[in-house]
Amino acid sequence: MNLRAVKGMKDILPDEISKWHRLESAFRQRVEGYGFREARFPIVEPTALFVRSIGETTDIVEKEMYTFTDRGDKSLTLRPEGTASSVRAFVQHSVQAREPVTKWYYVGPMYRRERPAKGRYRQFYQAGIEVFGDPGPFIDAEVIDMVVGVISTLGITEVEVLVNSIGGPEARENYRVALLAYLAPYRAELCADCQRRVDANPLRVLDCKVPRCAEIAADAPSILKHLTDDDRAHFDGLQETLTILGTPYRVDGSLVRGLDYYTRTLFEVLGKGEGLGAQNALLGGGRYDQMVKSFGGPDTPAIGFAMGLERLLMAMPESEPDSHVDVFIVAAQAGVRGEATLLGRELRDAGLRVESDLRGGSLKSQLRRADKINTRIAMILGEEEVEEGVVQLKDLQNKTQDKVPRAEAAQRVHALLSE
RNA sequence: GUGGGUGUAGCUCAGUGGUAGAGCACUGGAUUGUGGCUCCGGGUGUCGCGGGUUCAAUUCCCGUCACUCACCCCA
Repeated sequence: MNLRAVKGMKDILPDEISKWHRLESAFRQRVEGYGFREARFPIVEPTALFVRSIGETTDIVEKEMYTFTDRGDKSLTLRPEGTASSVRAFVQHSVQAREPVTKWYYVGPMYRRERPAKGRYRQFYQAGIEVFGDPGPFIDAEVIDMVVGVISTLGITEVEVLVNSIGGPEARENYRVALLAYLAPYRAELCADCQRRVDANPLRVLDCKVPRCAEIAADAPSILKHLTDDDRAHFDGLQETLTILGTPYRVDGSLVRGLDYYTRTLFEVLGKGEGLGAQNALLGGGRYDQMVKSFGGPDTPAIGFAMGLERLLMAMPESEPDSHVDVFIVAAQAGVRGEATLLGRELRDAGLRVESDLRGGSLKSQLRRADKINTRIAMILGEEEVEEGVVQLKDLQNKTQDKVPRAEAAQRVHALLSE
């Protein structure tokens, strides 16, 4: 077999899917509880959308995008994240004109051409939310508290919530100047990447993991000291609200994030459990108050986050094995297979999930099959049962068997399942 | 992009310079229409690909590709 899935892209087979469903429905249920509504955006967008929003000098844009030229001359890109599309759609449809605050969520695949690693794929799934029109800081705290809720619903307990503020444009400019002044004498000691970053985007030096860079960064002036009064009040408000909510968090002044569009609030949730490896950033997000305006929309503050589904999956505890069907129909003789097929339809019409082996085979092998897939109920139909208008209702879990009128079969199963 | 590890049955893996095994899974049976446990039986592989050494390579060497882990980056 030389036709394989493309590097970094994975098939998700039915055996794994229930965990995905559990994750996605927990997310949907939680965020819908806060008034978020789902939106779906194209996977392909104009390349310029990402270059302008994520930032020209970011790694994502510089070397990780799946960009191609459409028939003709348009440069298109497989979306590497969801926020840019959300903002584009928000502006394109003038959503601000119909409601003062917009709360959207999305779930879907994203694409980044990175070297695959544990928990990092080239097609990966994100679930995220965006709030447009609320400047915070209460909404910021509520969003952070909401993600903590999502995560704990999934049974993930070992996490740490990091928050930071990088201020608005004014604070960032002031800070950039101060940071450059601080870094200047160390310039030669920084790693090659950081030497480049100093010119392109000095904030990202703070995020460097190279030991010497990290040492230098540790003593760098904090951006928190350069916040404007408004920025400061915003950040204080966020923290006070988190305290009221009882959401544990830690302020981390080195939290910068790799996307250029953020302003003020930044946050990240780190998984601390075993098995995550280096890909322990479960989710990240922040405020991007300038982006809507820069896309030609009205001046609209916004905040959002995205979580990496594969990583959440790794951090989630294993689920109980359960069956994908409620009833397995067994035909005792080849001659009643037609009747068994009809019985299946009757039960499905009554709302049950029913499977059978229409190829036939011995009674024993059919029951083995029922057991194998963890079905709770086996329903045996043979010549005698057809004649009497009954079925043998076998509870494979409690090892009991009853002869029940066929017309009551579905109702009896429902009763058993809801016990 | 850099470095390491691994490639043998559907899966997890053992093994040998003379073309290969286990467990699981799948499947048949242990008397007439009853699962899980047990017992008996069955099929399955271009031993990743290419080249080299050799009488002979799945086993040794080189290359290559794939997968994987770490760094990096991020979700």
